[in-house]
Amino acid sequence: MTQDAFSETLITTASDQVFVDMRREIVEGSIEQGSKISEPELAKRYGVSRATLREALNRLESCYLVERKANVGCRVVALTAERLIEVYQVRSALEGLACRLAADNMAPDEVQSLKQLLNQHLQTQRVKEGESYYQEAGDLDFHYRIIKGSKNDHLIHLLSNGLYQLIRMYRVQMGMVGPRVSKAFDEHLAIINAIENHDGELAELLMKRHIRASQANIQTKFNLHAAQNERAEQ
Amino acid sequence: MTQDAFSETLITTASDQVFVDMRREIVEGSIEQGSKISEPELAKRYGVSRATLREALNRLESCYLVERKANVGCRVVALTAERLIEVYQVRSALEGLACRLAADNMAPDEVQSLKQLLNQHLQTQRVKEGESYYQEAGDLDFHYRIIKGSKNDHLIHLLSNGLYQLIRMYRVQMGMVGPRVSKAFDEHLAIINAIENHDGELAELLMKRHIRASQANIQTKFNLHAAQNERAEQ
DNA sequence: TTCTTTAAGATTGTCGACAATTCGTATTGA
DNA sequence: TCAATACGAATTGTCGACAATCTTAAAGAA
Repeated sequence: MTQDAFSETLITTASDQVFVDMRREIVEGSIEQGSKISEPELAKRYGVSRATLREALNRLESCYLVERKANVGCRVVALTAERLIEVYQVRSALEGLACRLAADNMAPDEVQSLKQLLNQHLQTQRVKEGESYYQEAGDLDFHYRIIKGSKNDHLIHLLSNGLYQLIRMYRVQMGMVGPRVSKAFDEHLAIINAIENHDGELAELLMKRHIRASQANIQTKFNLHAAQNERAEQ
Repeated sequence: MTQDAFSETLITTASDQVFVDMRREIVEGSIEQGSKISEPELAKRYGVSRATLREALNRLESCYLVERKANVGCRVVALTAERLIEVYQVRSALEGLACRLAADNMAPDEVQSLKQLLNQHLQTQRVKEGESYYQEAGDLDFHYRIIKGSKNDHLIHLLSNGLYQLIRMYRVQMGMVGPRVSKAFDEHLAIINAIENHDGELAELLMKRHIRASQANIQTKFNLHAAQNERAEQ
């Protein structure tokens, strides 16, 4: 029994393993967005029976990475502009809430530890300029810690097991290593300060604004991406 | 192929049917909250194989009505005071968002139809005082229409396939037929007016307040319920 | 007695095969 | 040439049986 990094999923059964593996492949694009999933084919590829694979597919559906139709089958979600907007509207509302709750419920040592993490990120970034570490894993870590700081288990589950994989999928496949790094750092700092001051209202507002900026950033990349694809199709 | 009333679930397969049936039994309390679910027993009861039942269990887990542990099994969620608070915090944020979006995106005829529905409810309620129709199905219908009015498919799915069954479970099992009917009606009216005026900010605020009042109401019943159970155990 | 160990029973996880449905193709008719 | 239909291949849904794991309870040691 081992543990998965991104959602703290305990891996005990074979279907757990297939679930985590497929999730990574979908998020990273090894399994192409919008593509049809053949149960017999994938079962053979992962070396498990169809029952086990179907169990994994069910859980991928729960976190919005695949869509099923009865008697027709499964396909990977398509990354559309509309869906991006929808998901970010929901994310903004939920993480805003998480931030407000965290201002009340986060333990002092959790806050200190998060501030420390931010400093660490800043230095790492200054030393190895251009590395994408902060932007990808670091940003996720920051958000994840605040989400956990809300102490609302339902909310935590909704975000980390539900929305975040889809958000990661957009970020990874759009190649998010943009120039928003230092700006995002300042925003993160302001948010953690508001939380430290137990100013939930401000923390919520700042987080919503931060997420809106992030959305705009991804949307730009998305349009660029879409334009490239159009050109490629001609 | 038929259709389910509460979440517009298309019922095509056997597991669909089991899912909808079990969901109703759990929400209504026929299958007791917190109880362990035996796969062989329930499979026999519904006249399906374990594979079919497990498919249904997976989907019940997706809407938070059962919880699974690997190699241990499934139990129905326990209705605790803590969970009630958590769920309502999330509900407030999400339906607040839905309301704000609905102020922009709801079609004029949808708004008119909803106003008409409200009037109809008012009259039904006045004529048959004491009937619980409005409180249960009517209230749900009102909220559901606004959620759909947001035109955000992800949000719609999150609420109607995810949270609402759990909320219904609390309401039904706490016996929500209280005296909040006429007050809720006024609040509903204010909300739909704000939506009609495209005042998303106000609509969001009013909805959040409305949900907070509803939460307080349920919480009161819950404590009453808990006190009764304590007395019964002595 | 209390704690640990062990074995039996029951439950869940996984598998391969069969049944039901859908999809692509070819054939037929206008 | 096009539309509709019917057939066959492939895919999904469902089943019953076996393997792996957990739980319970009894037996033994401290």
